[in-house]
Amino acid sequence: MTAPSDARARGTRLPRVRRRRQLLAAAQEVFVARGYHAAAMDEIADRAGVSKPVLYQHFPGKLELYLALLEEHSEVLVEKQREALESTDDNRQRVIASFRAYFDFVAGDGEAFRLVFESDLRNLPAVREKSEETFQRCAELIGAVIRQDTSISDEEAHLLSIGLVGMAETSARYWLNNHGSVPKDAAEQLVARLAWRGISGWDLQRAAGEQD
Amino acid sequence: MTAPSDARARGTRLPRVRRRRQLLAAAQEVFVARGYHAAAMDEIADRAGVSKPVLYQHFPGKLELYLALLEEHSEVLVEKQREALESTDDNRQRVIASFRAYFDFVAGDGEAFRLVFESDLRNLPAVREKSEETFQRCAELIGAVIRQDTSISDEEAHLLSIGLVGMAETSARYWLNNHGSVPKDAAEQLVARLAWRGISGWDLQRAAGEQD
DNA sequence: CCCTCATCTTACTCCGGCGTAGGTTCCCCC
DNA sequence: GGGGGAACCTACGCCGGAGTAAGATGAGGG
Repeated sequence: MTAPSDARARGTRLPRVRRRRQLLAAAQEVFVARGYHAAAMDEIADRAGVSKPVLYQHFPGKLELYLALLEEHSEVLVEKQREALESTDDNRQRVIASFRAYFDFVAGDGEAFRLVFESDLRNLPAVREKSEETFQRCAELIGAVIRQDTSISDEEAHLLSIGLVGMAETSARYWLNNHGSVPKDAAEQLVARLAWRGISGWDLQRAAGEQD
Repeated sequence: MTAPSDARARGTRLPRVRRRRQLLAAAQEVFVARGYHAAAMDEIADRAGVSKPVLYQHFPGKLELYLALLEEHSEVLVEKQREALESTDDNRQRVIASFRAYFDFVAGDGEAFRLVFESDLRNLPAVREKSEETFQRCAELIGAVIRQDTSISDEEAHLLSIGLVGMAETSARYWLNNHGSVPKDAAEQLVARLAWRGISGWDLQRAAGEQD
């Protein structure tokens, strides 16, 4: 499926930085396809058309290689999220843009989102912290918007943001796994509407007595 | 933390079924604390106050042991969810009960929820399928209720359900990791309100022209 | 009292996979 | 054109952990 990049002629020499980039790409493919534990350094080297020691001349170990990728893609997600929220002043549009950002992230870059959302190494503190930090940063961006327009407490706003981010992540992943059943635009809009209905006018309802 | 069950006197013999139950309990503790990969069969046996071959007289291998636990707790979650939705005919109360079920599940039984929600073995097809099946079954229960009261299409209702389940799971997990910041009741109610606002009266809005 | 069978133990084998020692080839610059 | 250094290779050490033989122990029936 999707012709695996360049298992190059196993004979071409490359300048250091170029090789490093290629190794990262190869590692991403393997980590995404197999997960951390089932990924073998041999396979990563093979896929890059190179032998194992070369890999170790660029990265001190398997873990560091993995962390480099995790770091990179976590940053991408947060950045996409920030851009989405800064793209407009209309909160309804913000919600839509925010969800689109999640769907874009999940749809993009060789399924790299699996490193961030589905890592099989979350039991390692370093990885757990990075994952949670990414999650929290996304939630915090959204929480700031919520707080801006409601009188809700900080902690409650944060919990709501967490829920919304979870909804975005989950529905985006589900949508990807079931491509074809719903087009991307429609899925984004649908879930965004659910979220927007949920938060818009929060204060008004509360003041009115918390009914229906 | 919470005195680790019974690392028994390592000398007491037990009838077969009793031993089996105890082994499952020990395995759960270790799998939950360490994840599948970092969990050692030696440690599981130790924790049960028994030697490794005994473990293999009850379960053919590490994987089967793990699957037995996964299966068991997946079933618990779905059952809790079903009960919650059957507990009332008022949809607003249904939403609240449904979220409470998630929070209860996450709060209960030695954090066994980590096996279902945070397995580090999802790259194995058998595990992936079980996890997704559980998720889908929860979503389907909710989807049925949504379809009952709206004219929304089946596929769209399902996607919304997925989003809601993701929100429940995510917020429940977050709440557990940050105990003390918000009491359980308040957290449940808050997130449930978000969800209820999101879905209630969906058709009315749609008919009115999809504004705000 | 002793035989039998189920329960349990010690002490291994085996294998996959990370990481490395030591030697080789090719390019570039003087 | 040859010396030097960077890029690369083959081949191995080694360790953790799953799973397994082969023997010890204790409880109940004859």
